[in-house]
Amino acid sequence: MGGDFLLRIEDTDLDRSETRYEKQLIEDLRWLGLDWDEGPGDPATGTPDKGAHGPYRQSERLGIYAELTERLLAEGKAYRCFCTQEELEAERELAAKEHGPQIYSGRCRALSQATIDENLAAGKPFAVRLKIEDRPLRFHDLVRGEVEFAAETVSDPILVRSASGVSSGVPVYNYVVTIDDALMEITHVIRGDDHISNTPKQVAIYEAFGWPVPEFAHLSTILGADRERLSKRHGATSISTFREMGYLPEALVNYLALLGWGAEDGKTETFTLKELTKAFSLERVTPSPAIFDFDKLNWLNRHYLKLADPARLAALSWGYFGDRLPARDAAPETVQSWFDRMLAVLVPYVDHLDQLPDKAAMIFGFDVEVARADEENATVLAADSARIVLSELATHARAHSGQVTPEVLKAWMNEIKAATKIKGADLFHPVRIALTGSQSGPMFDKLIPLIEEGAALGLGAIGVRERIERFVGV
RNA sequence: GUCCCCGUCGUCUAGCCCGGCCUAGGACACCGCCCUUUCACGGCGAUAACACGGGUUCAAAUCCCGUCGGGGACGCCA
Repeated sequence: MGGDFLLRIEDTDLDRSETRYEKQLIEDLRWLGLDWDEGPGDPATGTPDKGAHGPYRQSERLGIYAELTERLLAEGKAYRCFCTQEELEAERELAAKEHGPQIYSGRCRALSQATIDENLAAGKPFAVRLKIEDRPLRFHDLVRGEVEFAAETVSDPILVRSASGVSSGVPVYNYVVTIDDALMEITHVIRGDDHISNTPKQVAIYEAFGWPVPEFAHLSTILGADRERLSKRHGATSISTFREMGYLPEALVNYLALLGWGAEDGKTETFTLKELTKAFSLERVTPSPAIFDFDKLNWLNRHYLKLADPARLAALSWGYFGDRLPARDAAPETVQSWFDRMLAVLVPYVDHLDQLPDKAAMIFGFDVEVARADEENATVLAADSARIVLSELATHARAHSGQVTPEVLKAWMNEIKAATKIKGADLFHPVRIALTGSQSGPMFDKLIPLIEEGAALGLGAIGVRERIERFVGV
């Protein structure tokens, strides 16, 4: 797909819009690698808008909306509605009782000029509504085909909120997006399918102004594992949460593209952003809702973790260790290089980067009590063979001085095997638990040097011999 | 309640528009085997789906109708 990408800030809700939301949104888009061709500038730094369709904040476009509303009113395509909240509420209740459609009756449509003037003079607050013409409202949807709503099922939409006095209030979202989409020459309106029922109203607005109706594409909802709409309960809901968890943006983008879309060959699943912009097509988007699957996201993230540049991973990962490590730019070169090698060993064991400190506990942060408390470890340790293996191990460790290399450990284990006839998992598991506190993990010849080096660097890591001593209790 | 959208393996999907090539393809997860003196990674393999009922047709996952199920909208929120 090609085209221009304009960023517009929709901040017509006075109460809900705050600059920090705008900042967050922009930060999220940047992180995902989505860059726009046109968009708002930053008043704080004096950066001007970029593009010829500005301003890009709806709060800065109020004058445009007001002018267009006057035009609609003058042409009789919109009207003032003096109904109060209570009156509208009563209408709705009545409709519900009679099993009819819950739409506005349109009773202010036919107010006489005299009544209108009277109300205006009395300072009665009014909203502006669009007059829905009595003909079917149709639009073309790239993912669903032709969609049609009968006029009698569509309520006269509020365009501008009421306000007391002469000045009209703030226009509503459905109205201003339509205006902005038209004025900004948006050709494709792509959004969630919860907007489908807003669309006929927007089509009516395009028609009232005599503007061409754009293409629509309504994407299906993303559901949680319980088939409910994705929400806080399901874990991560905001882009920044995924970032904080240590997901790579390319993994998220790739996964999201796969939710509701399949490549033309029906097989390819991994795409870079660049490949996606070429391969993606709205026509191939599926209309049915999709359930968000963390397993598959994790698989993709592991895939991109393997491909990622080590220096980039180091920069991304360092922060997860908090005060267990010195600040990265203050850390000695020896520590940085040790960290890099540790990452190379550990990253294949995680789904996302925030799991790293937990995995790194086997290298630094070793704790005998925690290791013993683990239920599965305790089961392994309870076996007679495990006791024998550990006591033999301790004997070797006591007799040894200096650093323990993988070769030394290997020799010990071979001797234990020969002396006790204990082998395989029965031999390996107790040793691994005593050394790392875990039954699984990288090969010893990768792990041991990292442990010994970590201990030598004074990062709170305990060396191999001391681990054995503490564990067996000399 | 009214209107709208949706319904292929547990999950994401290919196929559906242009019926036969579909004894329904791929991926994730699960399970098994191999590799590993452990576990994971990796490699190999297996299980697993056209919501249901009618109709059209020589032939239907594909076209038509109905039923059921799920979701959304019904706001002077976005």
